[in-house]
Amino acid sequence: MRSNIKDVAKLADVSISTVSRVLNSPNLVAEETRDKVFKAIAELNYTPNALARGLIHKRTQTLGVLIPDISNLFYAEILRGMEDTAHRLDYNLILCNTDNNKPRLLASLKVLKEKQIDGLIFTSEPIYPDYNELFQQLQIPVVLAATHSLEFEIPSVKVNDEQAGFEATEYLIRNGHRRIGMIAGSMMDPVTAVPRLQGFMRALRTYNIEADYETCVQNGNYRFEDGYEAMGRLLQKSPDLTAVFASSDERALGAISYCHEHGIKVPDDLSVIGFDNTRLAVMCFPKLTTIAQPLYQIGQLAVEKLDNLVQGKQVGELRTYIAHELVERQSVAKI
Amino acid sequence: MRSNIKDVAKLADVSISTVSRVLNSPNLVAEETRDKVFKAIAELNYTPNALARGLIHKRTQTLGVLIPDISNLFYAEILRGMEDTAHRLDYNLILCNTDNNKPRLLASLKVLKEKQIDGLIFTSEPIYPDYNELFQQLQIPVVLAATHSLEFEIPSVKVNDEQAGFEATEYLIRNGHRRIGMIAGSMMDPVTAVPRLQGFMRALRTYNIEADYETCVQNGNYRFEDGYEAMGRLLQKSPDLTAVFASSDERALGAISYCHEHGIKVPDDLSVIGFDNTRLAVMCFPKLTTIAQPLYQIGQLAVEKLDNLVQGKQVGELRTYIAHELVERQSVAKI
DNA sequence: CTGAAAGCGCTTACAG
DNA sequence: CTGAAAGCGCTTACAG
Repeated sequence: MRSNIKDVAKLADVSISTVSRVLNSPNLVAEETRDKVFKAIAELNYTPNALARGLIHKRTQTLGVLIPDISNLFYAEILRGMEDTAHRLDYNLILCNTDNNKPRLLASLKVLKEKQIDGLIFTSEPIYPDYNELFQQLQIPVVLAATHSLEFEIPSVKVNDEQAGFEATEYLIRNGHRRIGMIAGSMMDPVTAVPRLQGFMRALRTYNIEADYETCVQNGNYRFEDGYEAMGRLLQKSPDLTAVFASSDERALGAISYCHEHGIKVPDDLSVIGFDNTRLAVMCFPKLTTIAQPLYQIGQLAVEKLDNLVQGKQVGELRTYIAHELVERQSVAKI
Repeated sequence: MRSNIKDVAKLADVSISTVSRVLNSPNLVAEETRDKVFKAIAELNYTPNALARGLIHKRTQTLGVLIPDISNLFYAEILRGMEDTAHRLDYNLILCNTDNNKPRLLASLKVLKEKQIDGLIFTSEPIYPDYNELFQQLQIPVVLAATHSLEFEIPSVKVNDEQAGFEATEYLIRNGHRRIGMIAGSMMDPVTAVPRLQGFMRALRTYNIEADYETCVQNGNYRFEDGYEAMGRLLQKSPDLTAVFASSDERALGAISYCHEHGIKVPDDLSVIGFDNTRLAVMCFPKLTTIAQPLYQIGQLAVEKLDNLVQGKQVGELRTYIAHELVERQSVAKI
């Protein structure tokens, strides 16, 4: 049997109040008593029960994290930042994969609430009105990571996707490219896919490049395979492209893979720029020029923000837009 | 304020016992009463407090997971299997990165115990005697995932690394290779690195291939960069190699990256076989021939095993060795 | 400096 | 079928 505070009290021949004090404010206890208690604790290998504590303090030092799919490196790197920060700030993380599946999200939210998490981090998905409603019902602080909401007042940490999309495209243009395609995400996703596309289009306009949306943009889901297929469609419609902006590293790798298999040399025949800068970007060939999102930091800031809210402090900026950066490697050629 | 069972009882004009019954054994309650209670619950948006419940039942439906580094795709894919299974079996997972850092491990273990997790999954690292001691002190079931212990009786799920290493090497041999090198892990790791190396050596012996350990094996850590460097050292010592067994996909990609940058064609000039079959293996070029570990399944089985133990059932096999599989892709040439 | 008591939010025999 | 009471393992005023 696991020992409890009573066992310790009995063994040390003091009251449970005293044991509790030794644990929580040892300087209120006489040294002699303290030592007796410490000895008993050690002997019994006693650890306080956080459930009982949590019940009293209405704090669990546990945060919930909702993530679409942890086996995606993008989320894994963000999560690493969250976990390190949580550990530093004395929280634990309960991880729930949502799989972009609403019933599962609802179920997770329910048990997270029951388990009395102090706060919630919601990652990456757009915030629909019913989600906002759910967050309200939780009655605990919520922070958005790698997503945001313009309609609702929810603290968030993310990159400026429109600007990043602009810069990725501009970089291609400055390298001499004029016939540029894009592998975009799903147009159902207003927080990430649409802004990156808008940035792309703005860059084309800014540099007076005419482009036919129908032929130069292909949408794909977020996985490697989708990038592969989108690349195929793109080249079929616009065979004369010299560069492609793939709006995630995985999509970029899919696109490059397509090129490899069809005898198209990257970057000699076709330049590719990615987005995210997951570790994928350096492990592939050619190494990927890409827009770096500070993934670790996004996770870190999200947890720090949530911690402030949990402690009842101000959150600082409501919506934080963290700086991205273009990382030059070998997948884009100057022409 | 969050509502509690008393609020519900008051609003429904019943005792808290009745509210509790409605929640836990509704058929013991008269329909009329039940409806009143349900109405009150809905009106107050009441959710039971799992801390209070856990205190009574001595069960939290929460499992601890210790993982070296979640931003490594290998662990991320295992974790995905764990999380899906946990969700199905009605558990949540508290994730702790250990970072191969002992103080952090100790700290995590301490709070996991305090938070009354029902069981623990320990991933990947070898089990030293002091770790075993710690597990004992936890007084809760522990399952090992992607590692095992031969000295201690701890349930585990992993692949047979020696045999897998043998088969990877044998595959190279059967494809005509005789001058084969290996990029191995650290020889401090008896559970994964050493067996794979042993399998490699056994294959060479079996096929009567003489090899000088000093020149044909290079050790590297588990990351991409280590594979890159190990490849450099390997080719310097044994420039005539026609094939390399890299004992992880990341190491393999590092090795291939070295080749790309030094004008060595894979697989035309040099064949490379990997190990793990993370999603990396298909996203790179050339696509990697590799030993597939069923990562998702390892996570799944580990959680199922742990669930059995938590429920006081038998665990079945103590040490489960799950089947691996060689996946042929494009990084190995027949010569 | 220390202990007895109330209370956190529940569940579960025990009565009725 | 329903309620009062004890108890899960703690903390924290309140007395002394």
